[in-house]
Amino acid sequence: MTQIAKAVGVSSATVSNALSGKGRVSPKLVDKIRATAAELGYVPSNAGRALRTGRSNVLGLVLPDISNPLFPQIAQAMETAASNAGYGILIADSRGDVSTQTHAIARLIERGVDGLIIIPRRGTRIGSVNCPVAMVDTPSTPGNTVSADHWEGGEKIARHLLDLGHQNFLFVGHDPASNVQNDRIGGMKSALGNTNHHQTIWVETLVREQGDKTSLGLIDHVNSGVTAIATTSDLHALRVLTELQTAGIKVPDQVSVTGFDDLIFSSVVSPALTTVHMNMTRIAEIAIAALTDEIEATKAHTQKIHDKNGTADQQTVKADTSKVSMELMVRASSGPAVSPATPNPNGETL
Amino acid sequence: MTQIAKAVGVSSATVSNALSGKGRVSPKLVDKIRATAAELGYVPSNAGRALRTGRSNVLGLVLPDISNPLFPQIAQAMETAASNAGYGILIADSRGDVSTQTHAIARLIERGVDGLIIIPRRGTRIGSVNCPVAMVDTPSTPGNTVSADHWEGGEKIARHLLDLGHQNFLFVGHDPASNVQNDRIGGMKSALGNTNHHQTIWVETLVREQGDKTSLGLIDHVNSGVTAIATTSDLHALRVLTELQTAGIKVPDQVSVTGFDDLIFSSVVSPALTTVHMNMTRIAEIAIAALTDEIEATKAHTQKIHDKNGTADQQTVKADTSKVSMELMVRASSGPAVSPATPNPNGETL
DNA sequence: GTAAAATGATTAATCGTTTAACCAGTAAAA
DNA sequence: TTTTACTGGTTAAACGATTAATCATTTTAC
Repeated sequence: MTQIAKAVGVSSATVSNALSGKGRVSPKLVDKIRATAAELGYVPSNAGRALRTGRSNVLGLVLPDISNPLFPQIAQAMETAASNAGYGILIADSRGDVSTQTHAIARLIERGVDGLIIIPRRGTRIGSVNCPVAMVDTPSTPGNTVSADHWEGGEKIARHLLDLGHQNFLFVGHDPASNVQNDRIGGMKSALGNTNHHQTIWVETLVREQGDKTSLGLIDHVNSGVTAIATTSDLHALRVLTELQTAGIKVPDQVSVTGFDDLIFSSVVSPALTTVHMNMTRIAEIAIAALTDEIEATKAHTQKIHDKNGTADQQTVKADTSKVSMELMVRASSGPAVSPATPNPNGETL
Repeated sequence: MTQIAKAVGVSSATVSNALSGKGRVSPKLVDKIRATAAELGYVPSNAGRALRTGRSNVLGLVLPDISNPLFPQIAQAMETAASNAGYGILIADSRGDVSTQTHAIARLIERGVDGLIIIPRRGTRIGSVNCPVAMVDTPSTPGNTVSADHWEGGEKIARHLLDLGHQNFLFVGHDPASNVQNDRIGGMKSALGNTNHHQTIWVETLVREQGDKTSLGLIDHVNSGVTAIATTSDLHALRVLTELQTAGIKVPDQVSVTGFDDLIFSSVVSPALTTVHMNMTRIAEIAIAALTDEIEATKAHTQKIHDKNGTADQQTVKADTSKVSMELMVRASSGPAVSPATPNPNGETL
């Protein structure tokens, strides 16, 4: 910037004003400065700016479980939204461990992030941090900034199966401690009403008790009359689908299978999975907007107070819209229910 | 830091020296400074440090296709390795588009990253950038810093199938323009020798010609004697597996199916996929080490020269080890070959 | 006993940007 | 003509850390 100033013959303050458009600089001079800046290949120093303004224009993205297959979608959406708002995304992985997560957050803070986006898992408590935090979990979680309306997603998929004539359901979830999973299953149950039969199994519980390679015991359930298996994740839907297919049970002819999240593989398997799609792009935009708004506000506030200890009680950022509708993706894995009276046409008895 | 200096009654330079351990400070004073630093909750300002030292301690991770299902593994491994080396990871997504990628790289540079890790896709050319670049692609790519030994992975999986008695192979790749895919298939072919029959189909070509939902036409291949279908990705293996199962072809009884990458779902489908696992942790460690070494070297070099234009010819960073062995994961989707003489027991003729 | 060397700390400059405060002109208003 | 207001710019002080240069002391060496 000093170089530009020297080249044009003005002070560096004028260059700054010209480039930022803040002060009063004559139009001709602005053009001249812009031109020489481009000519000299000027790249603003983020460090200098960050030092002066106290803001790094970087947000931290904290994922308790980075191996989550939904992560690519999340990261992509967040990166795009942040980039559009002039922010970069610094990632932190806490591998599901709480202490590692605390550590990861601390590292991000030390790096000077202006805000945090946290995708919590289970009952993660966010320790008090002195920067704005957007939390993306599920609408029923206290402090949730924005997320997909998992409950509504559950309702949609259950109604779809009801419309197909199903009356006997099996829900497959991963982990009863997850807010998201509970909302999804809650939504499904609420759509079912009292007249339909349903049970729930949790994969993690089975795996913990019977090992990684455990069968989900789906054949018994099918033989006992279940015609629709609704899972809380495409990953489980895939497990269910292949387990059924291996057992010779036809999907969707004998049993319908549904997933959640519309993961990358959902549309390429046979039969393609009926699932619920999450508008991650919109969720990311809302989260980032809420965060940047708060950052701006904090800045203005700090200018007057100039004492950060006074604002330590802030929890998570609020957004205008806190839930984003999910979209039902009807594909080949769901079909009309076979009459419960009809015995299993395959005669498979295990 | 000034506060600490004032509190202890020394100059801020002494505080800096005490905390960094660089200058000469008496042990007692070091202890005292450390104590007051902790007491005051001192967090070093990255901006200040970055401004003075010219290094941000942040690396950029560029992924041309962030929706790649391998991304979680990559991101996690890179983040951990970088974190251990004292660096943060700023992500950039270029959504497969070349111009977007150039833009993304420029953004990272502007943010002041000290180095770049680039996972290229297809024949991506890295434009000259004035910071160290580590490229993770495949050993046969010029400029590759480190990657999995995809060729060897192909050999391993082909030998595994050969050991099971297979003689008629179908290779399923995504895209003939990918270096990684070509190496994988190249390795498989080289292990086969001349006595075994093989063909290759490319999914992207089929999708482009016949639409997204196209069948891979596997049944024809199976009927014509193929007993082993080896894919270059678990995603394709999954597609193959479910397409076969839907058609009533038993895996692995009639046909063996193998994948690549050991993606998250590979072990939970039925039958679990035989695949090749990539030691991403090690790859990340090597890449980050090569990058940080170069950063250190550049720093030392710059101190003397102090003219960055002179070092513009550097391409990508070199590592001691440029390929990391892949591990064969034998699971349930591969089994002994049925005799090619035996007609298809299912009698399925399409 | 004096020169040389090591010790432990300080000074002050520097990185690049922003911004409040100030100033010299010129134009409009009284 | 004097006062007021605006215009287009400059000055200089931050922001927080690092580090070369310097300076008293004290220790060691010959």
